[in-house]
Amino acid sequence: MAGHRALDFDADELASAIEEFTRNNIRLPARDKYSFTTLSVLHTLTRKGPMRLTALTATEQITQPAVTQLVTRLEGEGLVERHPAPEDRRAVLVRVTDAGARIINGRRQERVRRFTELADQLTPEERHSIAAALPALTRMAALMDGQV
Amino acid sequence: MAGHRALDFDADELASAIEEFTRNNIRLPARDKYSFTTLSVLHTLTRKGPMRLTALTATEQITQPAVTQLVTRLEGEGLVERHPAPEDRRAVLVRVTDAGARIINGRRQERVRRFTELADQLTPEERHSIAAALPALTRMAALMDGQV
DNA sequence: CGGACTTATTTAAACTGCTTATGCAATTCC
DNA sequence: GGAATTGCATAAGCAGTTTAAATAAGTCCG
Repeated sequence: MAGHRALDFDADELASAIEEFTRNNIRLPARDKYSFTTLSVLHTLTRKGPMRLTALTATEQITQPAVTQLVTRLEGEGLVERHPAPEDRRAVLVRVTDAGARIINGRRQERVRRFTELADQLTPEERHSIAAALPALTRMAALMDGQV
Repeated sequence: MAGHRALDFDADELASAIEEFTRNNIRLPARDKYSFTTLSVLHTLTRKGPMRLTALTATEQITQPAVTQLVTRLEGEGLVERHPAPEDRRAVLVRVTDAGARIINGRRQERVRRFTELADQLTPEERHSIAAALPALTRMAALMDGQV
């Protein structure tokens, strides 16, 4: 039943905290010239390796023609490359270039810097509690991926 | 020095987990017909009460004319109202309507539902660790607000 | 094998929502 | 009381979507 759950876990508060992180995190893209979608695509390609346009359409929240056009733009900026798919001559494999990977890497470092800065403002106990929850949070985030 | 920090706190992993949450959370707006900016404005107004356009411009990551136009759209949909500011006849106070508040509320419930569902897939130990870290996470999220 | 259907991508046209530039009215500052 | 400032609106333009339709390769039978 829901009762015992509520005792040790306040989903509302977690959702609110995550929402707050999201709202603040989302402002980061706005600074550099790259949109959220652009960064998300580069991020996905960096994590998962070369992908077809169709596969990207499934992971990003945009239509397939939008992916085609986005990839065309990114290709023009030298951030991704189109390669023929060996097993299907209709298909295209999109791969991040080194320049594209550098952008994602730079952003990751920026995030780490910001989080470190925040962590410095917490008490040691708070830091420990977050550190202890980190594996669970990471697993939860991964579970969320599959959550339709 | 940074050394002792790294021992009890992996900012990189936290940043990655939060990034995952963000990437998945951001897909929620895409389902309903409201954009991220729209929802962010409604959210802010719900939390902070009636605000001036200028104040909204500061919190959201868009220009002042964009806020004017957004508010005009939202007013047309009955989600916010414009009211004269008593102390300055140039200014406008934007307030969410009940309909606007319902949208934010519905989304919060949806988030809670999703997080509860995820929490159910964790072990009791994992849930406890997150629950224990929740106050620290909430404070961290709040600190992030001020982090320029 | 060959035609019908499906799948992967592109192209084209239209629309949404942002930006910059500008205007105008109310307020503030000597 | 005029000059500068502030708060918002309007206008024009552009970026990045969307839907609709085209092309080309692969699949599936009969």
